[in-house]
Parts: sequence; C-alpha cells; structure tokens
Amino acid sequence: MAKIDDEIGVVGALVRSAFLVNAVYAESAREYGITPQQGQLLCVLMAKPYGMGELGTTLGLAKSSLTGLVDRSERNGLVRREPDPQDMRAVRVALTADGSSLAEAFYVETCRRVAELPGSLSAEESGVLASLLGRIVLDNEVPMVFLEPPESR
Amino acid sequence: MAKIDDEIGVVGALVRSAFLVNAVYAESAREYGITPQQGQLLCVLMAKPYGMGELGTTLGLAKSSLTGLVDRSERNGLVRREPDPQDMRAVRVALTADGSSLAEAFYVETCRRVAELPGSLSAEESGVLASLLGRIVLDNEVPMVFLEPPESR
DNA sequence: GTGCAGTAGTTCGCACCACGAACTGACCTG
DNA sequence: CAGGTCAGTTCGTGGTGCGAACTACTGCAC
Repeated sequence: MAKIDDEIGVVGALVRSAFLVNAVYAESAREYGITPQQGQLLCVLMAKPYGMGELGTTLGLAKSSLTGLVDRSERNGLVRREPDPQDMRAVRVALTADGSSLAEAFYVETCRRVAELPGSLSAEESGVLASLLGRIVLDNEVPMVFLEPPESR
Repeated sequence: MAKIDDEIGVVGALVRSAFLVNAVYAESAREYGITPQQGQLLCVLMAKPYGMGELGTTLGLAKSSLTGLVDRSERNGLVRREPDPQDMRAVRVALTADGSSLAEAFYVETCRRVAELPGSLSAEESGVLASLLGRIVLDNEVPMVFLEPPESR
C-alpha cells in the first residue's frame, strides 16, 4: 500500500522497457541505413562467422526467413557467404570489410544510446539493474544477440 | 574486478532482455492468431479508444503504417472505426466485442509468460527490478503500450 | 461569409520481413 | 550404392513500415 501512482509492476516494466529499447535500436539502425533486422544480423556476426542454421537458432528465425535476410545484406555488400570447407552443403556467413565497419559504428552508437536510457540511475543502481536483468538473460538462455561492450566490464 | 564471467553490462542486459521479451510477446501473439503488432494495437486499445493520430504517437508509427494495421485488424473483426462526433475528419478506433475478448485473453497470457521470465528472482529482487526499470520507463516517457496488470499493484 | 492554412486520415508504390511447403544437393550409414 | 538425413534455397502468401501525394474537414483571418 501507499504506493504512489507511478508505481509499476515487473511485467509492465519489462514489456515497456523492451518497447523502449526496440525503438532506440530501430532509430539507430535507421540512421545507419539498415533495418533493425540487418543491424541484429551484423551485431551477431561481429563475434564470429556463423552457419545459416546456427544463425537461425540465434536470431529465432526460420531457415527461409534467413535466406532472404542474408540475401539482402549480401546485396548491400555487408555480408559474404563463404563455403564451409568441411561440409559442401553448408555455408559460413561472415562480415565483409564494409559490413564490419558499419557493424562497429552501428554497435557503438546503439550502445551509446541505450546507455543513456538509465540516465537517472546512480552507478550503483545501474549495477543492480544489470545484475538482475543479467540473471534473467542467463536463466532464459538468451542468445548472444549483442556483444558485451568491453568498457562496461 | 573479481567479476565472474557471467557478468553483464547494463547495455547488454537491456538489449538482450528486450530481445527476450519480444520473443515471448511474438510467440504469445502467434498462438492467438495475431501478429505482434496487432497484439500491441489491441493492448493499447484495451485502455480506451484512440484516434489515429494518437495511436501513431503511442505506437511510434507513421500515419500511413497505422492505416494498414487498423485496416487489417478491422478486416479480422477485432477493431472498429467510429466517427468522432466532434470532428468530421477524425476517427476513433475501438475494440469490437471479439477484439475485446481476444485482447483480454492475449494480454493475460502474455502477462503470465513475461511473469515467468524472472523466475529465479526473489519477490524482493523483483520489486527492485520493477522499480529501477519503472524509473527508466517513466524518465523516457514510454507510452502506455501495455496496461498495468491490476493484481501487480 | 469567404478564403486559406493547417489537420486527420487514406491511397499508392516500394522495399522489407517472416513463414511453411516443396525442393536440391551433399552427407552418411548400412 | 541406396535410402534417410541435413544445410540451404525457392516460391508463394500475407503482414509491416515508410514517404509523398491526395481528399476532406476545421478553424482562423479578414
């Protein structure tokens, strides 16, 4: 009781903060001339090249959806399909030089913007938030769709 | 220092938890035979009818995007366009009876699923998380894209 | 009251996204 | 070497999101 009217439940807070982060992500992508999905693809590939199947499970997409996404990104020169030397069926998707620098720029800018969101939180509160959200992310086995910014560790 | 390797920064935690919530939201929508965007529209309209312009700013969509979304939802019988008695140009979008019950069911189920995500957090930790995220949501003026579950207050 | 600027929504054309079903070709096991 | 499986692609369908151009109504200026 005695909650002021600004009080919010965990569920609402999670859903609405997700909405907020999406909007920031989308706007950032837009300014770099890519779609949010392409941005996501680039961010995943920053870590290492992936096979199509792997990418599908990481991004939560069907195989056929991925073919198109990679096609378009390849057409834009951001990504390259390399043959897998071990398996003639398989393909390894990797960033091109252009893709790599765009990914880096997009990633850094997106980090910057997301980092501004908790502006009013103290460093300590940010730490608490990170650790609680981090547990949710780990417990639910959220794939590595976003690298850890090195300076934040 | 002395951080174990599972440690995560705020930025990564926010982005990845958003990814997680999206996935849950999308899967829930899927099971109710609607797209996430339509689900979002229904959730917003649960609170009250909206004009198209209002809806655009709330959902962060361009006018023209909204026309289509409302068209499709109307075609599915979930939503209705009512004339605004005050202004002959304007329109009020409201849930139909079908839309209202679908919205309610979708909303409840989505809440249930999102509520499971922080499963390993104690009640107290959940409270802390809610209040920190709540401040982010308030500070950044995230629109009411999701009602507050009554029982969580 | 007439005229005109601004507002609410729609239309159109475009590119993208996501899916399932059906398919191709390489792998592998018996 | 035959049949099953696995990686990816193709195809068709429907939904999404945008900007530019458009229609129709509102409201203010005069």
